[in-house]
Amino acid sequence: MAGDGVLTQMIDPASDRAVYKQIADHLRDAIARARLHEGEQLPSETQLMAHYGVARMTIRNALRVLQDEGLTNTEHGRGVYVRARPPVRRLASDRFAQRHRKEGKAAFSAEAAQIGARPEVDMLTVIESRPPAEVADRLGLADDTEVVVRSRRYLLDGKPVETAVSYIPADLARETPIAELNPGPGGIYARLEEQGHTLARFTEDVTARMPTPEEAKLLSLRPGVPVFRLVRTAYDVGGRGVEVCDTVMAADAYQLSYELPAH
Amino acid sequence: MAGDGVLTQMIDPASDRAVYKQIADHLRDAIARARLHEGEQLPSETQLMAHYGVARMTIRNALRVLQDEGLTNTEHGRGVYVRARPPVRRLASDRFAQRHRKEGKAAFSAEAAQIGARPEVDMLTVIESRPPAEVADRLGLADDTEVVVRSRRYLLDGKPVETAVSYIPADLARETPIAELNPGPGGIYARLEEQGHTLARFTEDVTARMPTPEEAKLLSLRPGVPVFRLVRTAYDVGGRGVEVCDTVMAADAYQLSYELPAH
DNA sequence: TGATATAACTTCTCTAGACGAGTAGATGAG
DNA sequence: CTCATCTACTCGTCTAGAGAAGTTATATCA
Repeated sequence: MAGDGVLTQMIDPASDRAVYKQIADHLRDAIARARLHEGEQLPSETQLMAHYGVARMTIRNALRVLQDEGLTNTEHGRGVYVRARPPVRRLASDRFAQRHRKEGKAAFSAEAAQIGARPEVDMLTVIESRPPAEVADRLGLADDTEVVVRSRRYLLDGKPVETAVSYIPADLARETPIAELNPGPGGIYARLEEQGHTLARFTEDVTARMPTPEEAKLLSLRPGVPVFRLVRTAYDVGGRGVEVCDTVMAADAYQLSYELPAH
Repeated sequence: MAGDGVLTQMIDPASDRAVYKQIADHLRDAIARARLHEGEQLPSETQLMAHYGVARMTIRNALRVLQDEGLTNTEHGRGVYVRARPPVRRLASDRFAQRHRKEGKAAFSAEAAQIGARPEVDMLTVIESRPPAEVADRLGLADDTEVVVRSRRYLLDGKPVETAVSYIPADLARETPIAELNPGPGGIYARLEEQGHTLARFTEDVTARMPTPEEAKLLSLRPGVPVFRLVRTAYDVGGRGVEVCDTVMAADAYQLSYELPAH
């Protein structure tokens, strides 16, 4: 039977640790020691009930603990499996360097080309509205100044990997390709530079949290996987904030890498 | 009764969305719309059972959903409360700049002073051993080269905020203050620079995931809070990796900020 | 052979209880 | 008044079921 070999330990009734926690400990340990390896099926609820001599809910509580820790995938009708870590995409801090844009590619498609994946953009909308306070702050705008809002979802080989919402002051974007669905080669940064807003620097603010249900759906997230929220602000050579980009991505699929000078 | 005003909606029995999910939706919505504000107590399980006319486990399943999303705190014997966001500590990318060290302060105590909190270090151990493969890689060492391993936990005003493990090649650290429990003013970076290893740059690799049970304990993490893992490598002016520092911190209490030149 | 039905599995949702354990306010004894 | 106890309220753990829903392999039928 699947994963049968891991059913070796028993509950310690003398322990004051809850039974379901003890069972979770056993299974976690089996995963850590690779007695249950990546992708392998755990014993079924029925098997675990029989082995430990407990009720179904106790087993399900134990399995939920592992699920919440991001260690397992549960597939309805199939079983519970040790989660395989997805391939990690490494986001380098130079990914918005000018040289990439000069090749006529936006950052995302340049990156996709590098790893040989098919890039795709999805659910693209462009509207004009007032910015959230947080965004107005970063752009140095009054709350009631209009901005162009570009929302989209990025996919690699058909799988969603990232959602992004860009905010550009309307006086820079209105009636330019930036307010069009397709902003042209090199993306909106290339357009901003053509308009004389040569980019000087970016700031990136990184936070992490559990996803909202909408985010989980949009990014096909499995339970127990947090998201990165990355808010990037672009400044031109005059020191003016010209874009804020708010992106959300599955934290298990990304590593963010930064270079820092020691001054 | 606590939070009674939010019990307005009922279950839609025609919907094929699970009852516990509908209840979770109601409560999540109440939190989002601030009908339940930060710190406020949710209706008790008993009240929710009576209102929705369902069994206790159904209510508990709904509450678990919110818990997993990091929206609520459950306090045994007291009730379930809307989670208040902790004050966010902002980690700037220049926090290891030389000027801070020159004042004789390590990065952590400098930062604590800035926000007026009492810094503390805890569970400090120094041993010599072989580095994990990942660390050896970053330091450009063979797997069997010894390193000095400094582990510790940082606290602010008595509350744990971060764990850190530093790895320094033994030939740089052995029989120096770096291998002592107290490395002296300015921390180990100051000592490395005194030995001629002037620091030139750092790299930081950021990932996020759910904590292990040990991490949750060490950092007093509440359920539904992910952790940042930040692996910093320090390079001297000769381009040699002189330290790898592996830190783990509660993601809800941190914002990592980076400055990127546009090249 | 190839499609279909079935059986045997899996997890998911939900019920209806029982007792344990932590908290906090009321009560009563000293 | 102070302190201890009681009581009523929280959530935590666990039992023992039931039927639904999804998956998969096998057996059966055309």
